Amino acid sequence: MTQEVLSELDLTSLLSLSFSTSINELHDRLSELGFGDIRPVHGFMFKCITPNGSTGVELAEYLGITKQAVSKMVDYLEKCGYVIRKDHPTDKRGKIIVLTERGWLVVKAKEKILTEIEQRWIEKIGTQRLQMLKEDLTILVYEGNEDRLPTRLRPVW
Amino acid sequence: MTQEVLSELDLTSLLSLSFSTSINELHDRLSELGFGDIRPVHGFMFKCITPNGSTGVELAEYLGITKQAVSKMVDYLEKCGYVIRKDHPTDKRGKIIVLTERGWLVVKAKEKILTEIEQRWIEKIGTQRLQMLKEDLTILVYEGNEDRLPTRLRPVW
DNA sequence: AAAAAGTGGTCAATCAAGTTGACTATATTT
DNA sequence: AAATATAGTCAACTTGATTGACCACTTTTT
Repeated sequence: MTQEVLSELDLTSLLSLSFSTSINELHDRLSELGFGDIRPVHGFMFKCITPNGSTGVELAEYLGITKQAVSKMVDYLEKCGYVIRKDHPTDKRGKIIVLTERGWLVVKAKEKILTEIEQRWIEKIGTQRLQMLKEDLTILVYEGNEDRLPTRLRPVW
Repeated sequence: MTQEVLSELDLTSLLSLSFSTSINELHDRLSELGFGDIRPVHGFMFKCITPNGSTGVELAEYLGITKQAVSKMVDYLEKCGYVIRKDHPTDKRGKIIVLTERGWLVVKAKEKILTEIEQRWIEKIGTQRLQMLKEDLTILVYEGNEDRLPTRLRPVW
């Protein structure tokens, strides 16, 4: 696929390809660091867990999946050593899911890699253009979801 | 989720959200037109099928999935009336998958809706900024995949 | 020309990640 | 105190992918 082909793409396809380009690079590099058992959805989960932990229901709402699915994902992440369930301080029914030390390692690694990717993009298109890109995407996401917040505004792919 | 929250997001999350914003709107509107049985992946499939049809192996390569998975998807789309399998003109092992009349209807509808979405975005950020956005994304996709084309450059989400 | 290796497509079994429904324990409302 | 709602888990099922086996046909090798 050449640049000519790419430039004929509609914006939606371009967004899809640029997202997968960047998420693929992120997870390739996490794999090299020994975090090969982390999948993209876990990144969004960690976003909701940090910095103070999160309940299962909150995660389900944030990710747009059922609490049962969250429960399975937490089983997996707990088995892999990234999170643990703690008793909720005030609600005896609830648990709060918090990062372990290893969990924090992967979050820090993720941030570092994303910053590096963004830095490389700045080298390609310049600080100003990257700033504009981010502003414009923010506007598009905001305007495109205006009337149906918050249920439809989730990281889904 | 407010615009403030959005503006704190890293570029990767922003790309994810803007892609899902636009793909969600596309499929909501296709549903309203009676094409509720079409899912996002089918759009990328149609891209490869048009205009001259495509073999299963080509589709599998393009989409980055196995030929068995393609075969099942084609079963589904054939059942729904969007495509048909024809004998390959020169290779008696092969089939070519082509769009039916209904298949063309959905492709045309998709293009119309994507153009309208893009038009609305022009109203928000202007022709110039949209043009820059597309150019920049094209550069990012191209540069980000330079050394591993074509296997990693696929519409995946 | 015959034999060997490769390719396009499908069938079957399995896996992964989600779903719905049922249930327990605890909280909240009436 | 009783009724209702909520947080989390277990089990069964669905969906969309996978791997492996296979047939029919094509291409390459000998």
